[in-house]
Amino acid sequence: MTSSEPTQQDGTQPRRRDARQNRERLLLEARALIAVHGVDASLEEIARRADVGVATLYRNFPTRDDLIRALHEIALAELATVKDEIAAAPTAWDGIVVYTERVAEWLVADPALPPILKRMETIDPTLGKGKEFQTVIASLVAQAKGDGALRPDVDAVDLAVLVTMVGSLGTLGGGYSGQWRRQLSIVLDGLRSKDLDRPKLPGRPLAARQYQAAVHGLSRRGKRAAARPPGTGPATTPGT
Amino acid sequence: MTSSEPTQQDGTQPRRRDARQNRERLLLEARALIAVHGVDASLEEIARRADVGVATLYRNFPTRDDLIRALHEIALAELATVKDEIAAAPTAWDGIVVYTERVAEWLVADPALPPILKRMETIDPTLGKGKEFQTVIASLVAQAKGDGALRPDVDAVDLAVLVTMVGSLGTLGGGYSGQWRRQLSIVLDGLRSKDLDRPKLPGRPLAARQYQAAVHGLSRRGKRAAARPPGTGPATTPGT
DNA sequence: ATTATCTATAGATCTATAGATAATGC
DNA sequence: ATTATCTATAGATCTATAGATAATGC
Repeated sequence: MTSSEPTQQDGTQPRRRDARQNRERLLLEARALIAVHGVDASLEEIARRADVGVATLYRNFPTRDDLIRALHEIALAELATVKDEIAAAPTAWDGIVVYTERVAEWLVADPALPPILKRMETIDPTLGKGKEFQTVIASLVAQAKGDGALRPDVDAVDLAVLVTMVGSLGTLGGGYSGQWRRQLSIVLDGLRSKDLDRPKLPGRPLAARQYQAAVHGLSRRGKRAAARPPGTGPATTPGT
Repeated sequence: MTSSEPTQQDGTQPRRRDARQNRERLLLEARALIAVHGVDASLEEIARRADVGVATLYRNFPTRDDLIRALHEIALAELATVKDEIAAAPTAWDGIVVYTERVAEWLVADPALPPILKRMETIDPTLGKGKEFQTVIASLVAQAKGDGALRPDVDAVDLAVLVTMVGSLGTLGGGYSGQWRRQLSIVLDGLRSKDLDRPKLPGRPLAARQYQAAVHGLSRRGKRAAARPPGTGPATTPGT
């Protein structure tokens, strides 16, 4: 910090090719490690896994929160297309289905998201969590009720909570990759007006053996063989 | 480790009064800190909060996993009565309702549980996760289907997954204390045979303002004013 | 007398930065 | 010439234990 400070203009894309690659790798490994250890994951280890000195990490993300923010931004971008898909849905109910499916899928696909989103709320509460999104869903809900497709005693907020719930399945083992659709389908049936027909549940229930296997260790492995201490996150419930 | 080793016989109740109290406080603070930071929570800080030297923690729990195990045991004990309550239910469907409600309540009440349960799976996979529980639920499911109360295309495992899902709401903010019952109720409606009547949803939906408030900071405070870095855990979803 | 606690400390790991060195873009 | 990387390092915090000191139970 002597005098002039070129750095990145807005905190994105560095000018040099190798620098961009390093940044990518840092973000990638950060996501992976946060998925396991939560937002407190060691910055040093993230750098180590990205094959980069710590200082490089700090140059790209002066603060841990800057890193989180960057990850958040990337994740949100992935969600951008959903609005259009909702708009393209033939009925309001279909819009709700698309909304819940896409968002749940998004959450399940990246187990780092729950910790990241949680942290973002305290970093930047003004974010409004997609305020435009909010109004879209609200009108969708109203319309779907009018159509007699959605039960009248629920709310746009209920939908958000339910989706978050389903999305939390991503933090479980590997064998659930397909299961969340089943669970979401059941939830949707709970939301549907009771006189409407239910579609067939997608997938099939896990056999008890598969469940045991899925829940316990046999999940997908990361690309490194290093001993990764088992992580932070949701869990499974007795009675299973 | 010189020669004779009295210590605790089975790893529980120490003989001395102050020692028992210290152990209690350690377990209490461990639970609180794990709820925020996950299983990786600092042992030193747990000891500090319990107003106890680190060595005392290590005496009680030589290994981090010993601590986790102890917390798990305590939590499981709290769940013991559920089996009886299920048995006391007039119908199989009621049994299912009791099962899901009690277990979800148990999970929601203690946000440290998800990390702890997850860790337990890798510590001691032989635990079987309540194998007797499993058979109870399985027969309940069969019976409820026979009664025409439960939809035929679901499974005991589906129930377990759904309950875990609902239970994950506990890791959200403070304003959800009551909300989970609503969400569970919707899930149960999704499970009910479609020609049966739905009960009224419990509680009321959160107004958007309350939602914002609940989701963001205004949760209950711990008893210490110290800066607790915001934690590890589920999160909320855009579109809200 | 026994049981448990506390202080002190070694070694590892972490955050954060300064300063010397290397790689790209123009 | 500019931009970015790496190594080295200071100071904090963490895990784990040894050894001296204090509190209970019988």
